[in-house]
Amino acid sequence: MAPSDGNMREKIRQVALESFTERGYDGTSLREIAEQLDVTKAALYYHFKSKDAILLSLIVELLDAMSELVAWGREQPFSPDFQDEMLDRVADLFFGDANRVVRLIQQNQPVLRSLAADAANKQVRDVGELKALIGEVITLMTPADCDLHTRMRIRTAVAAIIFGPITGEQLGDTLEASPDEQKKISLAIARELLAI
Amino acid sequence: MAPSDGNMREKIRQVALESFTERGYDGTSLREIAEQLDVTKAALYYHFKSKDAILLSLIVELLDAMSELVAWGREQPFSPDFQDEMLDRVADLFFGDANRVVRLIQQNQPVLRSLAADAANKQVRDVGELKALIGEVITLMTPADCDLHTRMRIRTAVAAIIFGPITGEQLGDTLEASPDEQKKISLAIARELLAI
DNA sequence: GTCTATAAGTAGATAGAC
DNA sequence: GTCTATCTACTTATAGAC
Repeated sequence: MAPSDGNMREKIRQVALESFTERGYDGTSLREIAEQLDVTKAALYYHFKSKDAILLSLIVELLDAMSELVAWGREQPFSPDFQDEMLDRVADLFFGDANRVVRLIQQNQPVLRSLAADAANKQVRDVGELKALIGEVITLMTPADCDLHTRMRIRTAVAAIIFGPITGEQLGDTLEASPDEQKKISLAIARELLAI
Repeated sequence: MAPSDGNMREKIRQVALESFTERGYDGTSLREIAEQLDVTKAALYYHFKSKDAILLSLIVELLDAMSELVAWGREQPFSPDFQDEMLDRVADLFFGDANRVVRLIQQNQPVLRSLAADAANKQVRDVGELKALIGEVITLMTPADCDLHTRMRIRTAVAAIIFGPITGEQLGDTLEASPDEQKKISLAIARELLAI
């Protein structure tokens, strides 16, 4: 095989993301990934030191974006405008490329749990961190003194944005609407929830 | 080992549900299940003809409950009261035992897809049917002539009920509330969405 | 950077004794 | 109903040639 043009690592990432969400992490063998790229299994090991490392590299991307978002949020004073702006940023993220990673995470939680377990020993980014980051986004969006009902409304609003892009397929209802339309309406509904 | 007391099949189901959601379907070997029950792998094969069959039997339970719900819904005339009643029934189901099966399904979609693929050949219940059933519940709850925004509000409301019991753990926010309280408030929020 | 070859392990499933 | 023993078919991962 001719040497790759230098972005084999990225190609592997993309094929892996596709395969992992399609047939699952466990259900995808490195052989399959290699075949799709017309290389051998062993070649993959040149670019990633293990199968786990491929999965991890996909998730770290989202982890980094969320870390940045939270860092920004921490420096903003709470206000309705802040809620709005935060919601917008979350939507930009999760209606973008990140939604495929969300699917990946949702569909492979057991694997990720075991990955997180030994991440602690290896000084790798903890995959479970994402949950904490989302939790903090919700906390940041929640006013100091508010009742349980209001807090759950905020949670529902954020969930609608984060899981919105993939609930359609999970719920089996058929909405004839472009992704952009869906994003706009999801945001509108989330705001309605915050405004009640 | 002494002969089981006659409900070994059910014991296997329960241990499997626990293990499948904890470590995933692929991540759970029949050996592990057998060990937890203090029997050997081979013994499982007396009760289930394959590993798939165990998984399937767990899901069919929810499938049956949903089929019943849809059958009931089809015979009701549409009205706001019907929406309310349907929401209640969905909540009873998904805040009950079914939520563990939802987790199971959500966390093992790739496996289920391949299971569904050959279900057609074997005259087994199609696992993907669940999506269609939920889709129909949403359709039944949706008035004849209504705009996209309203339809997405209804979808969001139903999603909040179905995924409500498990979004807490997925979103990493910490709500100090009993399951019963959460159910009540989730239903209230879903109704707020329908009432907008 | 990619290859062949193979190690070393584990999985699901079956046969047949008890 | 449960056991022991075994088969077949993978898997991830490594070693070393090119």
